[in-house]
Amino acid sequence: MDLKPQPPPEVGSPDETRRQLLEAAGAVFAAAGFRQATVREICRRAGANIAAVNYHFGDKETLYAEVLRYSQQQAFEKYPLLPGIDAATPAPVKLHAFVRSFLLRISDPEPTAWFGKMMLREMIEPTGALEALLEERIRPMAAQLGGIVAEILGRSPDDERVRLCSLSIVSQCVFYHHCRRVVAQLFPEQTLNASTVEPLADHITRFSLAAMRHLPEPEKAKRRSRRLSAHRR
Amino acid sequence: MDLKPQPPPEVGSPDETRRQLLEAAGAVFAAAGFRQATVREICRRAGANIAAVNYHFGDKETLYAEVLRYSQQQAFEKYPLLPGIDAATPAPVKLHAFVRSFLLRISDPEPTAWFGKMMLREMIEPTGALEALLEERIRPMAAQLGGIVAEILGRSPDDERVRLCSLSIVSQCVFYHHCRRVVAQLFPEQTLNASTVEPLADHITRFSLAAMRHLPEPEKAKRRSRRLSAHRR
DNA sequence: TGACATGTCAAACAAATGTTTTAATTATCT
DNA sequence: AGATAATTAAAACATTTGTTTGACATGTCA
Repeated sequence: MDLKPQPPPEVGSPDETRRQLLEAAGAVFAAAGFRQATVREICRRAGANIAAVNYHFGDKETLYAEVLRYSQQQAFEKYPLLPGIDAATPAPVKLHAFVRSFLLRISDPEPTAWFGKMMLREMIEPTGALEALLEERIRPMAAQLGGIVAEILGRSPDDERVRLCSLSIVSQCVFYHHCRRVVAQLFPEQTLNASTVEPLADHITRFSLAAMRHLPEPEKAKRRSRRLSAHRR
Repeated sequence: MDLKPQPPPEVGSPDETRRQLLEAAGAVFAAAGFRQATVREICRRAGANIAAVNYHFGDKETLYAEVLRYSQQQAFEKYPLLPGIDAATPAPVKLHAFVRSFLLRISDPEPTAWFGKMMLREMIEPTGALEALLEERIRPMAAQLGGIVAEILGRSPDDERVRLCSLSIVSQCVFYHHCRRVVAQLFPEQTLNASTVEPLADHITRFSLAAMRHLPEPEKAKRRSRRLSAHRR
């Protein structure tokens, strides 16, 4: 008897069922979320027995964590943060590439879009699998965007306005994903899909560039109050 | 015997349990969503028997629909679309009031914020109760904002750029709500709460005003392609 | 071939949950 | 007070769902 009972046989065995479970689970978790997804449905789609999940992954939660990691790798492999961009590229072009890649990543058909959908679920119903991925993927992403914005604003990446502008940019990207249903009913033309990705990326980039280039200096609270506020109670 | 058995006694009876259920359900549905919320938990919080929901509302789904409507009324009663603003007010001030009221509406403590939380859930797991509210509340809201944006851009409210800019503005507002957890971990200072509402409203308004005032004319696809894109495959 | 680990399967278990039922209780009206 | 309707309460029902169990099959290696 060998001494590594934990990791399922590394090369020898088929491992086919395990892979099928991972794929099926990706689709089901992305579509239904952790709690509403059922082990039975996952096994059915994988053509496996109901006991397969517990045998291969221990429990539903472990399977979920592995699917999240797997789908994240897939998504960023297909759509890197800055595809085909080098350091010398002008910041506005970098920004456009960032926004475009972001939109493609979350609007792609099935396997690639799993990560975006699971992230969206995690925002509302965190399972604990989020924290690790945040530091591993989202923090570097924020740093990347922060660098671009800092270059455009001519300020330090630590500057608060750099953070605020970065968030304003990301917010426009995730919006078409998070609020897809509302946009689809109110303004069907602006729904995010394969044929609207490019114009939407263009708009978001232009809008944000114009904003950052002409953003007024932050004013003192009192003056701001007089200029923008009508009635502040 | 009178002829209206349907509506529970209009004035006579206590009606206290029903109200308690509505309040408790608001908290539970907002926190857990429709499916994960349990009738038992709602009844427990309301100090009522497990059969109370079915007796007073028929079933869980009807209770949910009533809670959604109730919370929506509460939220917009406390924070109207444009509080204390008349038609003659300059558009930038209107915009600031709109953004500020929006942020307050979704960041308010418990009873008022229920609607925002339930809306967020509806985006991901629609129960069918959303459509009605969309036409009733969200469509007029979009029209209101569209009017302000059209005024700033000097264009028709039907213009596509008016729609896109409106969405860019709303997206920044909902972002701090939808992605609260991520923002809290990455940039704790920018988390939406009572003390950050005002500076966030100021930033979003300034950012969007600068963008709209200096938005370049949309370019032909070819020229745009040359100016912003690096590698388009 | 025979022993052993690995994987699969059908069935069952245990817990959670929306709903129903039936009886008891309370309020309302004559 | 007494009759009638409205409300509450406890228990049970039916379904769903994650997990476990024990039998069976399959492959590997001596």
